[in-house]
Amino acid sequence: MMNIEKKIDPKLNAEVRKIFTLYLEENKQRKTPERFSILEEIYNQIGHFDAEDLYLKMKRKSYNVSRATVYNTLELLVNSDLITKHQFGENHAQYEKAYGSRQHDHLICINCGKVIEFCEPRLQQIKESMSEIFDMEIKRHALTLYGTCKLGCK
Amino acid sequence: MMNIEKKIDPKLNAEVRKIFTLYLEENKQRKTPERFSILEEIYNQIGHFDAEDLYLKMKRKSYNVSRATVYNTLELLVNSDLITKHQFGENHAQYEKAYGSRQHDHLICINCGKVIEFCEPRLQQIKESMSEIFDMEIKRHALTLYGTCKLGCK
DNA sequence: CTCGGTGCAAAGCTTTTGCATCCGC
DNA sequence: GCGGATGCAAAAGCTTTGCACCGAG
Repeated sequence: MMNIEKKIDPKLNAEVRKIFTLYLEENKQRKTPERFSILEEIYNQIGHFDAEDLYLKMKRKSYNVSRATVYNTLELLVNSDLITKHQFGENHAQYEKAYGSRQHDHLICINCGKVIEFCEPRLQQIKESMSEIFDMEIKRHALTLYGTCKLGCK
Repeated sequence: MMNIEKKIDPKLNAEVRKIFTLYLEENKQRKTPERFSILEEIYNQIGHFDAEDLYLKMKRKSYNVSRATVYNTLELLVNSDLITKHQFGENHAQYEKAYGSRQHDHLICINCGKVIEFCEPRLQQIKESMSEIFDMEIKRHALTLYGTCKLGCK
């Protein structure tokens, strides 16, 4: 079985660590070791994950963090724009790294669950139009397309 | 307090009833009175709602349906394209009528929770591009913009 | 008459909370 | 040392399931 873990990238790790540190300081939050282990764990894996995935992975590596801390830290990371949170129509949230990857959206296969990421510059224009029409400042968006692989996908 | 219930529209009711009937027949499902009362209840109200809203509303009107039936019927209605299901970043699903309203997307205020609906023809082009690029048949999409009312909203 | 649908309550799952302890500042 | 953060387990909230009964076909 293929190893889907990315090699640890020390430069990226240092960068996100710095961003998180600044965020915590600006928001008068403590820089606990648990928070940084969670951040590191996230940035050394690829793809989407959920809170339970992450909790179990930390447990397996004997990090001894609790679910409460995982959820708390995920929220901090969302607020510091280091990860994004998705609700792809399931009852539980999925997350993914946000730093160092381009803004993108998702195309999901209804049959096999495959998630494809794509970039779509035209969305920017749509956001600008809506901002103007409704006099709102658009902070972010989520576009998900649902479809089926034409040649089957199982 | 303003009455937000729409007047019952017999023509619309008859149309959706017919669509649902056809769907049930095609899928060899029984045409139970509970399923039709739920459909009617949904089409005689406006705006977004969740399963619990609907369950309580039915109870209040002494329809004597169970949560299980509400959830079961909501799924059938989603599959028959009579309602759409949304996960606006919360942990519980919201639904809305789909028949007789134009395809639209949502703009949500992060502060006050206000939901604005908008139509955006340019999305169609995006869907066509992605369909071509990834060789997938796009069945549906969900676009949600998150922002803040520029003049405040409380 | 059959067997799928229903009501009810209990179970399941993700997420949140309460509380005693711990540790960053 | 103070007060926020943590771990643990219990609770909460939405949704699904098990089971006996009912009723659509």
